[in-house]
This record gives sequence, structure tokens and C-alpha cells, in this order.
Amino acid sequence: VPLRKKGDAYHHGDLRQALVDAAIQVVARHGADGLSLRELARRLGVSHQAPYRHFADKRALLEAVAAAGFAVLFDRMRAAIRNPDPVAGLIESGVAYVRFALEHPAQYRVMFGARELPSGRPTENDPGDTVFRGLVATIERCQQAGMLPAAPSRDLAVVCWSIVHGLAMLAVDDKLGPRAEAELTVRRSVELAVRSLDRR
Amino acid sequence: VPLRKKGDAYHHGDLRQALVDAAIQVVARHGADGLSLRELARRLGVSHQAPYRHFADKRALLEAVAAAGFAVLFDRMRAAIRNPDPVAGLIESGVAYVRFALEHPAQYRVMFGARELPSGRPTENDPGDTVFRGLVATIERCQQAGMLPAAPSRDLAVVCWSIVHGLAMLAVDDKLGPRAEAELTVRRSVELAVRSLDRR
DNA sequence: ACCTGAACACCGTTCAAGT
DNA sequence: ACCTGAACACCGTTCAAGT
Repeated sequence: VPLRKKGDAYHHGDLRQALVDAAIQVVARHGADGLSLRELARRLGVSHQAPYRHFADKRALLEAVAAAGFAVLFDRMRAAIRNPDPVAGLIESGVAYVRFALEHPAQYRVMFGARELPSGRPTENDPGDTVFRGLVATIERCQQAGMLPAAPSRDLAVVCWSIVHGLAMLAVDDKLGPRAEAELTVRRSVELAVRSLDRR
Repeated sequence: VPLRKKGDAYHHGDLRQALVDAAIQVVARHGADGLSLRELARRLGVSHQAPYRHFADKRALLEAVAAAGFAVLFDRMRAAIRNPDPVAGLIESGVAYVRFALEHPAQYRVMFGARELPSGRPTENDPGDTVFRGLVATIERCQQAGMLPAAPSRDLAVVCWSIVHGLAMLAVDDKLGPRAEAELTVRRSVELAVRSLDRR
């Protein structure tokens, strides 16, 4: 990669990244529906056609917004999972998951509601799959430590992810009361669920 | 209410209902983003301004679509809950919930993703609240029958709803494999979760 | 390569009238 | 009351050029 030329003729050394960053901000403030490619271009001082050099269409830009969100989410979960007690790691990663959703509600919605019903069926190579595989691995560590029942790890992972994803969606929809209380409700719920599964 | 005049000068005896029905169809086929008030009016043979007599804006129409979905969903859950065994009732209502989401994925998204971040904070008098209260009641019946732990019923309800809501979202996003398998995965997951909570 | 400006076919919403 | 038609200020996307 060549050094970024400063003050060159092009408006941005990295228009692509600038678009993604600005889109994340707009989504956070006005939701995915409030995102306009033309307005984004205006804000960045380029013509309204410039974004099409980097993204095929609006949907592609929103996918980049989603991908950036998944990267952050997965980082946080990996950090939380790095806990000597695997059950505590499971609980903390669940809490971290919901906390991310509460901090970035609109982006979280984009991450899971992006593709309405278009092309990709089997969702191969989805960033969400990476999160899921990490979850399965943690659960198997819990099982090896005898902390979870011997049910198929995939089933347990589906249940755990569903709880946490459901909590996140409900929290984002303000169904769990004020945000301050929501944090506590989440922690109580995740602990209740995991401790219930825990069959020592 | 006066009798509906047949064949009168107005194009529809009940334009409001016709709009909601047509919107549900369009949403099912093209998603919420594919819904256009102007196209809807064209399809129903009225001017593009006519819908504004019945709905303040597009969002209001989508809210009606959501409300219609909640009515059906709640009916199905009430039917499933009418089971002599309260635990079985809990399981079946969860399965019914996810089944509805799988049958009407786009409408289900509208039901829970409608309000991005606009006005209503505490979500008072939300149709979702009705579903939630029914769930709490069933859980308390389970507890009275000694089938569930003595944790606060609200916490248990949050966990149950989260599992089922999370499963529904994952299923709608095709994260649970092909639709045919998804049905089985859902049943296994709901049973695993509820039986785990079940502390006889 | 990357950007520009004009153009196309749409939107949601508002307004002033019509019956 | 309910509907109409013109108008406003936007969109996303495409095309033919510019440097």
C-alpha cells in the first residue's frame, strides 16, 4: 500500500472508509431508513455519484455498516469469553452481546435486518457464523468441564444465542423498561438461564 | 353504523381495510421497504392522496400492519396455551410463536422493527404487552403447579420470551438452516429450554 | 482511476379544489 | 366526508463525459 497522499486532488484518501464511518453515524442518529446516499455524499463534499465507485448500491453500504458492527461485537465477546470459569465466560459474553445492542441499537438492527428477502439463502460465510462458532466452542468447553448437560452443543448454542439475541431485540425495542434497568434485567436473565442449564 | 352502501360513488366501502390488506400482501412479497403508498393507491384504483384520509403517513399504515399481525399471533398463542399441562402449554405457545414468524417473516419484522427511534418511549398500551401479560400468567400457573422454579415470574417471562423471540429472529434470518429443519430445531430448542427450567 | 453534472423514473407529503 | 390533480422537495441509479 502506498503512503496516503496528503492534500491531493482526490477529496479523500479513503472515501470508502469515510462513507462507512459517516453511514454508521447517520444510522445511529436517524436509523437505517434515514440514510441517504445523496446526503452522505453532500456531507463528505463529493458528488452524489462518487459513492457508487465504492459500493454497488445502498444495500452494499449497509452491509459494510453491518460488517463493521459484527467486527466490534465479536471482539467484545472474545474478550468476555476469556474467563477461567467457562460458565462465567458464557454469562459475560451474553451480557457483552446485549450491551453492544443497547449501545448501538440502530446499527444492531441493520446487522440482523439488512437482507429483507433478496438473494443469499444459505447465508454462507456470514460474519454471524463466526460469532456462532465461537459460542459453540465455549459451550463445548463448559460441557467438557461438566458444567452443562450433554445435549448436542449445537442445540445448546441455538438456545443461548436465542436468549441473548431475543434479549437484545427486546431491549432495543424498549420492552425491558428504561435502559438503566434493562442492563440489570439482562444480567439477571442471562444468569437465570445459564444457571438453569448448569447441571452440576 | 349505517349499512354499507353497495356500488356507491366511493371506490371502496372500506378503503382503510383494503389498504391494510393490500399492504400486508406487499410486505409479504417485497418487504417493508418495498411498500409504496402511491403504488398501493394505484393498485386499489384510488388517487395517491386517498390513503392520507385514513393514515397520517406511511408509518401509521405499517403500524396497522403490525397490529393485524399481533392480533393473529396472540390468537394462536392463546389457543396453544389452552393445554391441560401448563408446561406443555408453555412449549406449544412458544412453538406457535416461532411458527407464526416463519410463516410471515416480513410482517413479523414490521411488528418488531416498526418504530426505529421516533416518539413513543415507554411503549404504553403496546399490543406486544398483551402477549407478554399472557405469558406471565401461564408461567405463574406453571409455578403454582410446581413446574417452574420460584424465581420472579417477570424474570422467567423475559427469559421465555427472549428465547422464543430470538429463535424467531434467527429463523427469519435463515440462521437455523432450511425452513423445514428450522421447525424441528425450534421445537427441540424450546423443549430443551423449558425442560431445563422445569425443576420438579 | 476517480470524479462530475445532467437526466430518468420514481418517492412521501402538502395544498387548493372539486362533488 | 371523501376524493382529485398539480406541485414540492426529495430519492436511488444510470449515462456520457471530464481529468
